[in-house]
Amino acid sequence: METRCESCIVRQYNSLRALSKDELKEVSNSKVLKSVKKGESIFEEGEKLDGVYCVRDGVSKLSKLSANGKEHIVKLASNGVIMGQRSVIADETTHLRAVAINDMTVCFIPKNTIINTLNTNPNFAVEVLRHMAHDLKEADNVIVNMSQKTVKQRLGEAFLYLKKSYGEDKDGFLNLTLSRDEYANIVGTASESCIRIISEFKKKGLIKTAGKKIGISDEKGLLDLIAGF
Amino acid sequence: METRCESCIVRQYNSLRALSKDELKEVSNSKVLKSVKKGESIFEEGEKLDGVYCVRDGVSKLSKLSANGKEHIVKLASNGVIMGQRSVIADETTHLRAVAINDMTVCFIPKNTIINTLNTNPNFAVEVLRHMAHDLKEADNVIVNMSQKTVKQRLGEAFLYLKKSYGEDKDGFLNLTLSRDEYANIVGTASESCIRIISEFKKKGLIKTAGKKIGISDEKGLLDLIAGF
DNA sequence: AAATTTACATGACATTTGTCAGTTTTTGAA
DNA sequence: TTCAAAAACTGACAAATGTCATGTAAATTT
Repeated sequence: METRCESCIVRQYNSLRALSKDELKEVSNSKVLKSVKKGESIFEEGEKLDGVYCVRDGVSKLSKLSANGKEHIVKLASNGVIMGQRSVIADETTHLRAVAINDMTVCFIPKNTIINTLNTNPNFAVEVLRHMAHDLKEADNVIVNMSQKTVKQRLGEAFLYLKKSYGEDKDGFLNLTLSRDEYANIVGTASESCIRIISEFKKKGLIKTAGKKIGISDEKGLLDLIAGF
Repeated sequence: METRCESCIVRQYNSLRALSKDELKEVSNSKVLKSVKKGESIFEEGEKLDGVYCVRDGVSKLSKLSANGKEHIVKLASNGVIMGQRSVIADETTHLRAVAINDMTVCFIPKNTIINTLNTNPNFAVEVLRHMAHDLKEADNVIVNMSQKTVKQRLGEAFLYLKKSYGEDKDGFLNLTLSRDEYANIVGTASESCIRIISEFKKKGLIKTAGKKIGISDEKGLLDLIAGF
């Protein structure tokens, strides 16, 4: 498998694209390719990271455990997303846990490489800033959604988000298959409530299911529901 | 009034402290001091900013309007907080609206000054990154709180947060006085629910009120409530 | 000071969501 | 293939929260 960063297509999606040829070579030399099986954790909440993880393939959920033991999935990371960047930059322990949703390959890039480049290449720093600024905006949007939309609306949005981000297969089912529990942990509800709403959506012809798989049948209808009709 | 950034104490709290003497002088020369009356807006949601606002005095609420017309207060900005940074860096319109909660003085720093410094001084860029990394972590925590804590718990947290951030007067009332409606918009609930919970807290001896003013009477009790007892 | 507006407060009720208890289905290992 | 475990599902009920209606207090204007 080709593992030189210089020829890695994934890099185009993240802040590493601001690196010079030489810097990229350094990253490439210091990185370690790892494969992670579905369900395995890449790092735990509260862990001190020695570097960041660049997702090459597969999808990871970044989640946080609350006091009462419930998991909340804050975001999904796939192709090109760099995980652990926040912790490494702030020099803090992670506040999220990363677990593979399906089989993954990730590149571990040591902390020093990142920090050195940040301190010497303003372009890279600004590029990272832009990404983080975007994430921050997204986070604020999620906060408002959590506070002002119903569980139904949030779940509808989740389906559309998955379709947009990961696409659907030839039969119209979402490429990324999540468990009902994972859906519940994304929209912030109990799995029973989540399951009930899925049944209701199915009855209304908004979605279709086949085992764990979910497909969007009536995108317009879902959009109306999200808008509050 | 002293308006040189070089001698502004507020600067110590934000990323401007990473600037060199010369850079600071440039910021100082390009900035404009503005005073904002309680209730006035500093910028609106969706506006394109020509610069950032550094809060010198007073408190501003940063909020977002949802589709159904409800306001959600995402964060409060006081002493030393730089508002609009995210939008300027990402070169996007603002996603939040900033309104003065009490009389304020803010310094407007033009976009160019910020961008130039970002591109030439990696220390500054990294410092901004650290701040943004911190904000992002906070935002993630809020998301999990919104999804897993009750309105009562969130309101209790809000009171403690205000005490910690802005202190209390000699009679034990919070220095920063918010309306019931503003509290509701922070914790993400209806103002009626908010008022009801305030009454309940008062009955239980957790807090005391005097008109709009609110004071914490039993911090331990509030903490227990937040923890779920 | 009177009038008007705004914020605060409370009751009654509907809706949403969570919890518990149990059944069925699916999945994965032996 | 069979069995055990996990995930999906359903019903019944309780708790949390939102909404509407209405009244009262406080602040602001005239």
